[in-house]
Amino acid sequence: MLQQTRVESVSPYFQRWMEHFPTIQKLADAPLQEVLGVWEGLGYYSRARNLHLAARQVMAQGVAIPSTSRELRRLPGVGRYTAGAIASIAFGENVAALDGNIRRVLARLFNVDLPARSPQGEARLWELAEKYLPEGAAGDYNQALMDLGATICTPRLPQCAVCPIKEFCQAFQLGIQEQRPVSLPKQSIPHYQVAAAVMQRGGRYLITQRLLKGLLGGLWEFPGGKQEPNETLPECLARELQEELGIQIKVGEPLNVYRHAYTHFRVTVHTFLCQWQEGTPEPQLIQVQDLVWTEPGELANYPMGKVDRQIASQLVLGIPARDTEI
DNA sequence: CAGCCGTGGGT
DNA sequence: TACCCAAGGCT
Repeated sequence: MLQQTRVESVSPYFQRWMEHFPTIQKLADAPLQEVLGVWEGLGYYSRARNLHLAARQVMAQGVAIPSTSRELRRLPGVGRYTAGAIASIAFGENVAALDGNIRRVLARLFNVDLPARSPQGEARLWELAEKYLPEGAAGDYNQALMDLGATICTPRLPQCAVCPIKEFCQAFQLGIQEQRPVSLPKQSIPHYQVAAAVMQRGGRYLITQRLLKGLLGGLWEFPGGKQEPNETLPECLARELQEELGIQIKVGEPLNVYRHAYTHFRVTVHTFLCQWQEGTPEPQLIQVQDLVWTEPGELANYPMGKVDRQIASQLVLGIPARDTEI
């Protein structure tokens, strides 16, 4: 949960997670749907799918959590950092754990001028993270550097005046602490116009499950997709539902518009009230994992990303129920 | 290996 | 408002 996510964000999710899945066995036995539901809102949903798989792998292999960094790394979702953190903190192994905080602390302490996220920069920082590991106290050392980075050696406005190791900090001595770590040149992110269908049929609404890989994998959504050049939003919606579900629809009145920023792009989502055309083929699983016509009161049972949860919540509050007369 | 993969809070 | 980036891993 803590991968790329702050402790303050994780904390309530962790509490709830441990109530739902108090043992590895319970997690391994749970359906993916429930796992994603408890994870909903935390983002990077492959972490939930991988943790679920890891629990099943542990139960299949002998019921015990691996206790060495080498064995931990064989679990899906556990890379060099996570394996090092667990092995050093929980099992006392003398191994490094380079996270965003330690990366920043070491880049300043040793004035690393290679971009921290470049392959060369990563290699240098891992080397530094291993070089001063105190035998028998690697866990405390790793945690101390993480906490220093989280509280004092912050990305902006680091509190160098109260830093316990400022006399050893090369960047501070040179007065360039805010220019370390060096970051890679940023790339501009695209902005897409997206259309999503609120398909109404006899008091129920159509939601579809995304394929298990990729963005929001395994989560449910109101079907639709990105607008293409020289295409209106209603045309986009009709095309997308034909492609994904093989259905012909009537696009009705526009509903709400939502804006959202993902890691690598932004979207403006335009929702439309839609109808399935009587007498035409039923929805099929063409480019979706699954589909269901659900009542508004049951939407909460289907894990969704933020935008689709907002759309669903709006439905629960109520939109005009006039499907049978159109 | 460079590009993907969410969301929230801080500035 | 817009941008940064966080207890990274996978393909």
